[in-house]
Amino acid sequence: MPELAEVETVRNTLKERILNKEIKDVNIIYSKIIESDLEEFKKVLRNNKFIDIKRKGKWLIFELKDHYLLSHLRMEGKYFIKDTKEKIEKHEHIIISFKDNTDLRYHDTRKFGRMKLIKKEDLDKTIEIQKQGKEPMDSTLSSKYLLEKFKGKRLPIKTVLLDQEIISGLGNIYADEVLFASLIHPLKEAKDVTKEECERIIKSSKEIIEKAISLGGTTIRSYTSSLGVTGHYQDYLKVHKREGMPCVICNNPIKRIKVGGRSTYYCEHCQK
DNA sequence: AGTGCGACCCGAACGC
DNA sequence: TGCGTTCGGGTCGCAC
Repeated sequence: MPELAEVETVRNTLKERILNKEIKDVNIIYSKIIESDLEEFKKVLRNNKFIDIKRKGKWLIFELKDHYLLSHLRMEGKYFIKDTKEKIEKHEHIIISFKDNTDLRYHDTRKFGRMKLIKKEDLDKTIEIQKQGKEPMDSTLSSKYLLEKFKGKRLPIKTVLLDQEIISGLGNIYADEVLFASLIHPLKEAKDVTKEECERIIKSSKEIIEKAISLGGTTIRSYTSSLGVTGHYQDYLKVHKREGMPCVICNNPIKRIKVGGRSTYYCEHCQK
């Protein structure tokens, strides 16, 4: 489940492995991942190279000479680096081969991920990028900003935290963890969230995301030619996937409910 | 505009 | 070697 922290880890890892290597060819095995014209996609990538990798929210932005390749991993997208001669595994959908006989392989069990090629000058007007809200570690993320965005919203705060146009990068796991750390009930309507609660949301999202990034970082060394990137932050979860287990604060059992169709874990005693 | 929900996918977990 | 059903996770598109 790549959320912002895992995407950041992927970015850092790939930057060390694929920058400035010339691309020989592209093999598209499952084409629905790619939202651009397939021939154009191959043509642009061939004889090109990745100069840098940036990130906006959960979007990876591979910088080419005159284009950006946008890549969203959705739930299960992963990148592998392998020798070109290695057998193509099930779920490897896009293979980008470099001239040094290594591949960057996009692997996605559920085929939900997306890639899209855009011209550099179009980046700021690309809707997927443009509509990303402020990231947790953005120093301009303020309670004033959140109160403005929450105003009039009757949706549960949990649902609103998943809205990438408000805070960019939180997923279902972190949203639960942030609400627990902030002592806020997931079903509280966004319009009723106070300034003090916004401050707590900001503080805990920063702490949780930063810790998750540092934990993702610790697993980089396991990212070899045959392994994907997996973070270790799941060892530190306090509510998510802990239904029935004791709350780390009060020992009452963690509850699980559905909010906006999503599994949501919380402590009914600590989160009012 | 704000809100709700199915669709997209497929392996794992679950129920019987 | 059990088999059919449900679930999950991020985002989009459509209906109201």
